[in-house]
Amino acid sequence: MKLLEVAAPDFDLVRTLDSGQVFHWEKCGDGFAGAIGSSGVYVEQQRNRLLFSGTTAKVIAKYFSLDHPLAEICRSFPRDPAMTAARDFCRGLRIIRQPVWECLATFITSSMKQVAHIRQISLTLRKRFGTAKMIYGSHVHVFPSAARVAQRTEEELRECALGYRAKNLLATARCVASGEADLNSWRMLSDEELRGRLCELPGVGPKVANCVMLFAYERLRAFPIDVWIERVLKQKYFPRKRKVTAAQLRAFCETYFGEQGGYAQQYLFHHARKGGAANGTK
DNA sequence: CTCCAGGGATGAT
DNA sequence: ATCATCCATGGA
Repeated sequence: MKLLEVAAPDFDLVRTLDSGQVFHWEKCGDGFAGAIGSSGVYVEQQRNRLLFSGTTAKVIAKYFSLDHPLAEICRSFPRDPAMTAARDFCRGLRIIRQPVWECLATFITSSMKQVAHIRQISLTLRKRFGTAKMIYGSHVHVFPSAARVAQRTEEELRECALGYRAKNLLATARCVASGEADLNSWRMLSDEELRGRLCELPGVGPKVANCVMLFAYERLRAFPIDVWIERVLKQKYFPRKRKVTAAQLRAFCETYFGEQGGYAQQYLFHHARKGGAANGTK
């Protein structure tokens, strides 16, 4: 099979796909097999370009946000030791543009789960309910649509190891499938309005809403605070302080990290998770 | 075995 | 507004 190519300067595919923002790409030969929307896709990196099949260069460039001015974004980060170390560690990591529904659904299943298990849940949902596509010699399953998930029962979803999250995923799928929640029309809302709408969905609170805003709605200011980021913030930005409330952390992140706060957050997250050695206790 | 994970909903201060 | 508890499951 012949691969197409697209220029991808200042990009690191492995780092981007391993940073806990997307959960369905599997290593395959020299690259990865996965899906973008309803297309099965294979993609690998060779220096400053991507070789791919299954879709168009335009779709690849948009999905991986190759248009983001990464150097400029990194220059906007605050100058402090923690941020500088994260920036050096995460060179080429980009915040991608995921289809909204699959991003929303996946993060509903992410609550109190490790990345490895979120990936496992995604795989099970796709294998059971998603359409199979043949790509580059192996087959991948695309993420099932909201309508497809909405047809299932809570019991069937629980059989995918979802636990208590099954009820929330099903309820949200039914909201989306019925049109009660029109995810696409929400693109025109302000950040605050969008966050409000997302938080009305079952199983979606501030953290998941911010993830969906950042990874699917291109709101690069959204700053998800999970257990890892909370540790980093308390340790690096509020050392020697006994009580730091959630509200204090939120206020600090909004003002301190600025317009590209979501990128800063993702770099701090990935560095904390994969950086090794510096993972502080408590 | 224990501890913890990219949290949210609910009910009590 | 903040805090406690419960919720399933599996990796480390």
